[in-house]
Amino acid sequence: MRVRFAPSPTGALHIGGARTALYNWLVARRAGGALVLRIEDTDRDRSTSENVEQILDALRWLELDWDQGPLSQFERRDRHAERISELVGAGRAYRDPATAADVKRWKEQHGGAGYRGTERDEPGAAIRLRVPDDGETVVDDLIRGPVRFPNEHLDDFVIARGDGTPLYNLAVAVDDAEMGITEVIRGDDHLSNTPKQLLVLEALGATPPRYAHLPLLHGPDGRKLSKRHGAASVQELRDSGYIPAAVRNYLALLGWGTTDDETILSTDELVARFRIEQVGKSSAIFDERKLRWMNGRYLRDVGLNDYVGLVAGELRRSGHEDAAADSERLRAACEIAQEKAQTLREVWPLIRFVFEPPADDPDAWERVMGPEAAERLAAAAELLRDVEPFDAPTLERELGGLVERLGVKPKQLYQPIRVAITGTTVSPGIFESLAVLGRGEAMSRIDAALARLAAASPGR
RNA sequence: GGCCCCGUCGUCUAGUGGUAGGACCGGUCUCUUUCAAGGACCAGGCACGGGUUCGAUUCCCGUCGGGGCCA
Repeated sequence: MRVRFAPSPTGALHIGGARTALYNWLVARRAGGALVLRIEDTDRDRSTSENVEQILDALRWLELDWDQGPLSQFERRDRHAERISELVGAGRAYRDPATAADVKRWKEQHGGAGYRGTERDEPGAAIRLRVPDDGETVVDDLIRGPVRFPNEHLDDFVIARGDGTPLYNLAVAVDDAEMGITEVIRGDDHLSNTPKQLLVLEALGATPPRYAHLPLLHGPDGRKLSKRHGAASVQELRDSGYIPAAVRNYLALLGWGTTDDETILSTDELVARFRIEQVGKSSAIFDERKLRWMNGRYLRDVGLNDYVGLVAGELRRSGHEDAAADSERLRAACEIAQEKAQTLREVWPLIRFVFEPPADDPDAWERVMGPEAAERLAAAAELLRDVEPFDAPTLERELGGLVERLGVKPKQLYQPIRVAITGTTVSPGIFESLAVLGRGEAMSRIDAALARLAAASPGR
């Protein structure tokens, strides 16, 4: 089995393309076959190396490797030209100078039937494939079953421009044949191109591959997925703080389901269970909320060492190199934040207080730091000065005792401490947070808060 | 305009000739030092109309709706 993944290099790898890549990969890996990566474009102008590099980046990030490629279709132009002249020589294709307007006029006169031209070897004449008048071309799709296209509706389509440039349907068919591709898995938007490729293959005398056309992906508004819908490309997914394993799991389940009701499936499990024939026929909507949930599940599951690595990578990407390099504190910070973040991007706001002074959040201060807060904070400060050791279990025990002695609700003591040391009302657990800061830093932040409170109400 | 594809909770899906299960989201409760996470429970769906059949979500046709390709 030889599977090919053939993206068009017109930009970043979008999510639909990523899913197609994943399905190709799963099929190849499951069968132990080869995965060929081919860059599909006959026009060099569109195929910039920058675009290709973006696609390769995305595939590497997703950890979808390939066995051969990337091969550029453009580089194979000589082969395409050769096969075109063979087809013309054999009478399977012919030169026809008809313009688009000519074809339109012809079709109007023939009641919507497929265009049939007449051979006229003039300079600049395009080359068209001869399509049979009768019968039908059947795409035996692995997902949809047989899809029938009556030949009478198919045009004698152009396979090469007047200047000899091969066109897409010709180039793809030639490449598939010459590379011995056996499975073609691609988006639904190619379904109506398939009979043309089949016709070329037949004229070439080649055995066609098996085809599977995946339903397209849409945005939450039901329209074609685009940048308007937030993260629409693999790059954006990475920048939003998603991790590859979660993305693979989510994408695999977007358009395909299993008989058992498992949702969290490792990549090995996906390989073991995936059947292209089971992929759904209807288009799916990309809903980032479920991806967020799933990403959170994966994030909570990874070991601390790996988690620290992931967070460090995210911090470097988002311009917090100093924090990323401070490995000891980063590790401690990650330990207390891991349970709370659904994406890597959400980690920094939670652990920022470990690396930087308390945030300035007037709302938080307003809500929590009343006059009673000052008394409780002062009591806490006194206690904290001598607690030994300054670790989470001890702090929990001692502060718990203080809560009882003061006769207040836990949060009436803990929230002021939280605002004092982090500046915000939302943070990781208070005992862990204190322990990570250490006695010295925690005390100086609390003292600073007390001073600020005293300044705000001089009467007391 | 021509050709083609698709239609199960809001979303992703499982499933069957005897009216539907899971996940996300939402709601309630619980846990709780904040926010999350966790646990429990609830709500919510077979697009519509005809057939075939004892019986259709399931099979067939049509309508409507969504989408794609070409022009």
